[in-house]
Amino acid sequence: MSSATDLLPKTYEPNAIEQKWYAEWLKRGYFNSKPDSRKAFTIVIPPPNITGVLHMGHMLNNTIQDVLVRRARMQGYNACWIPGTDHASIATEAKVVQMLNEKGISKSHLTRDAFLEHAWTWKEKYGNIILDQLKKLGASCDWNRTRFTMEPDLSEAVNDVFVDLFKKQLIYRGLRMVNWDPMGKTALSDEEVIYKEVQGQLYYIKYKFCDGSGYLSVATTRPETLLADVALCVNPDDERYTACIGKTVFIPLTDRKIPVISDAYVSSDFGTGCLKITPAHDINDYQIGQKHNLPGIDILDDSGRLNANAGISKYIGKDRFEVRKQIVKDLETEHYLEKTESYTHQVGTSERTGAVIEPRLSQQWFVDMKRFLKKHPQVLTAVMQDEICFHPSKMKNTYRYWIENIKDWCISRQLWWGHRIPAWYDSKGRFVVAKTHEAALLEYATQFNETPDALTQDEDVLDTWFSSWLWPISVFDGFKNTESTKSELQYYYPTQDLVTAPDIIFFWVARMIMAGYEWMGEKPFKNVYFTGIVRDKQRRKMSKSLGNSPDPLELIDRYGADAVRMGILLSAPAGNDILFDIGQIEQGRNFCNKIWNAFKLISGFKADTVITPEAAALEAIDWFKERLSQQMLEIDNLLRQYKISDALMCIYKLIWDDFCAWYLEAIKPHFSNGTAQPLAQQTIDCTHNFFEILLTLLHPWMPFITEELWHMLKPRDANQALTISKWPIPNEYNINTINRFECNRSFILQVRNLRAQHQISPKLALTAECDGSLPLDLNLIQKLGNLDAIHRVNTLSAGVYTFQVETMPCGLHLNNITHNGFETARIQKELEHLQDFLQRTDSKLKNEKFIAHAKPEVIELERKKLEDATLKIQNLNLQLEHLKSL
RNA sequence: GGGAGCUUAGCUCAGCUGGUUCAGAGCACCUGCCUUACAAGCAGGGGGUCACUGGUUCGAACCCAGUAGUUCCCA
Repeated sequence: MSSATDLLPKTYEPNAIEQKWYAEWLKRGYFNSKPDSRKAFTIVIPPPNITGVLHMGHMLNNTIQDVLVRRARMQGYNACWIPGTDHASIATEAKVVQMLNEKGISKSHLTRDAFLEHAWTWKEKYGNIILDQLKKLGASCDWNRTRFTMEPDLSEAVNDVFVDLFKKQLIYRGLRMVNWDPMGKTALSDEEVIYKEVQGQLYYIKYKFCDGSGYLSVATTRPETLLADVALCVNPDDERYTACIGKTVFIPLTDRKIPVISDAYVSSDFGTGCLKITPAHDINDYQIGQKHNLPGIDILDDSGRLNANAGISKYIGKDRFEVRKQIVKDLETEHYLEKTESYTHQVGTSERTGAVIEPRLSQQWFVDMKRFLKKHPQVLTAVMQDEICFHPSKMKNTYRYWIENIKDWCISRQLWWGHRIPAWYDSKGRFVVAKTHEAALLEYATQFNETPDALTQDEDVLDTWFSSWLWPISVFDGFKNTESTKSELQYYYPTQDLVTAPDIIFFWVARMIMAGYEWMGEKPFKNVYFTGIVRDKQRRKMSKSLGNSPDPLELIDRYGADAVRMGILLSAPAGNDILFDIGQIEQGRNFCNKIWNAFKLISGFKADTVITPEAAALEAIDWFKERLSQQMLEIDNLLRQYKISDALMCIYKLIWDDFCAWYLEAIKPHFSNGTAQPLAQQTIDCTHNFFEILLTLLHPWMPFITEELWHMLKPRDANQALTISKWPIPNEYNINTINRFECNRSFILQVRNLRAQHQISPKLALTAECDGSLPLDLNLIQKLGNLDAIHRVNTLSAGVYTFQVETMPCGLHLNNITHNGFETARIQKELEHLQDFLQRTDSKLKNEKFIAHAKPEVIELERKKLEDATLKIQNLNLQLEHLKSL
């Protein structure tokens, strides 16, 4: 072994190497993109929240993006991966409020501007942490293009878009029942409500008739809302209640009277068949209320506490859940509670704060989605017809269902952190929509033909997704319409791939598609790759509260970024959940180590420029050349189908099995007197060449170790790097060479097997025989099987242990070793199988219908099966004969 | 309550329009090895009524129907 090799550590040590190469790549600007004559390959990052820290989901998602981008870059595309962050209204505001509380500052004591100042300070301090973490992963983003959804240019785009949509009558303001988050004190869109199963109680409450003629029993899960009741309602066809319709009842605990009405909406078989109507606090009740001209009584304030409308002073100011307990107790003591049943039902909660959502009637801004989609039918058709390709395609169903049942999008949020809605109100409540205060004054003058006393801006901000949906356009300043932005946009848009988690398909993916068609008249991306959700081994979602999520940076520190990337990708086919297993990261690390050691071996080769390669090496080189081409085609093929983990597995096996276990073993130098013999220069050159191609193929997945070894393999110019090298193009390959090697492999495996069974050391050289006609690389077999000779014969010698390669008999001299019975049992088992197989094939061929219906090539194949099985059976019987004679 | 998907080895998954020589991979497992790159390794090995039931077909893991379990989406 050379001294150079001795200097290399026994295992791969990633940390310093990763830092070195990432810094180098950045320094050389390899990830930066400017429009040029090449074709663009663009990915916009799903902007992580500025509140976020890197978790396993980000790791997965961004590794996939990096693989796609790095490969595209190597294929010669002008690859551009645009990073950035999202301002995340609710999450960030909550975080800042919390931070202020810890300092003893209450949001309610701050002016809007003062609060925003705190928020910006917070953003400057923490907002880029997650992007820095992505660098540790090796993400090849163009960091010069980093954007933030709330920076001035992108905010202006949001403003423009709002004004534009309003003018097009695709945005309206209205009093609607919305999902109210009492903790975040804001409205939410339907998509932000998560339904959770809750084990609750169904309370049966008595409403006494005002005329004293008994009572009606009503079942409810929310007894506190009875204070907001305006009617009871029964199904008109429900004979039990026909007599009650038109009567009045008292609301329990109060002296307020409400009518009993009827409506077909009420189902007779739920609860008692009698429903309490609370229009201010339930969407269905609201609709019935509208229909029957009933008033709505809102008894909750914005934080979910009962207000003065509740009427009973001891409840006022208390939280709804506290009141629920209290009112149940009171109903019970006053004998209004008939019974309670336990009842499992779904309760809406806030995606961000987790608070139980209260339906609440309020003035909000909406995007008219039905109208929007009517204008852009491509939003659905492009996906259904694979103009925008979903991976996996089963996500198309989910998408279609959402589009076909679209609801208007509530876009206003009662928060301060975010894009303030560009609507302006006069003192009478009339409003205009305009980009700035000045524009609003002008607009007001034209619309109302007068000067307003004062024009104040809407207090609310827009839903965060109202800026994210513009992302693939706004990152290129696409709404600015200057010459330079137009040319950028034309070059990079539509983007190539979008990689995202499936849970934001509606929030984000669908809406980006809508925005793309509205403002660009074109789809925003060609492919959408939905990753799985990273779970622990018990299939639980990774979450902070469960504490089951490993810290990705710690993993990178311990195992190296390449190992982590490989580990997380290995079992991550599109759309399948990833069950995180540290064992897979270890597998990634082991693989790095394997490659490292392969390099160690190669780098230790001593060259002899005079000798020609040994025969076994030539045979191995011939084979590996073809095998490499074959697998390169396969990798390209898999990637074309976005089978990113399958492609990785393909390279893994190509390197570990084909290259290390077979090729390197076949060309490896012999030893004499404790020193390795030199190899022919040609063998070394071929090996270097193969290894370099393998590194290149692996680079998108494991960029660091491959870059390092690529440079160690031979001297390179300073401006060369694997990162910017060409993706290798496979040649046509010769399948015969590959099949021939399969015969070699089969021969060797069976020799090794016989050795193992008879406990013969691999060091002891044996003699073998094979049929004269078998196409085999005897030198290679001899080396890898440790055989001193292989004789080609017509008939096997007496006393050899026999085996078959394909249908050809072969034999191995085991000298004086007696057979231990294993053989007979194994052969007999195989015979049984084959005889059974033969019979089935035979009866198939004797079936007239099969002959009549099956394609000729299928019949031909069956004939061949029959023939081969017959031959093999003959050979096996011969083997048995042989064994008997031993 | 409505809809969609899934069910193949101990685990995670491939298996394209039904017919590639008893159904494949990785990991895990078992046996033997510290064999001059690698014990984070090497060599060898075992393991599956393709959820169940019925149907279509010469032929079904694959198509159809039903059943069960499971996951997701929507209300």
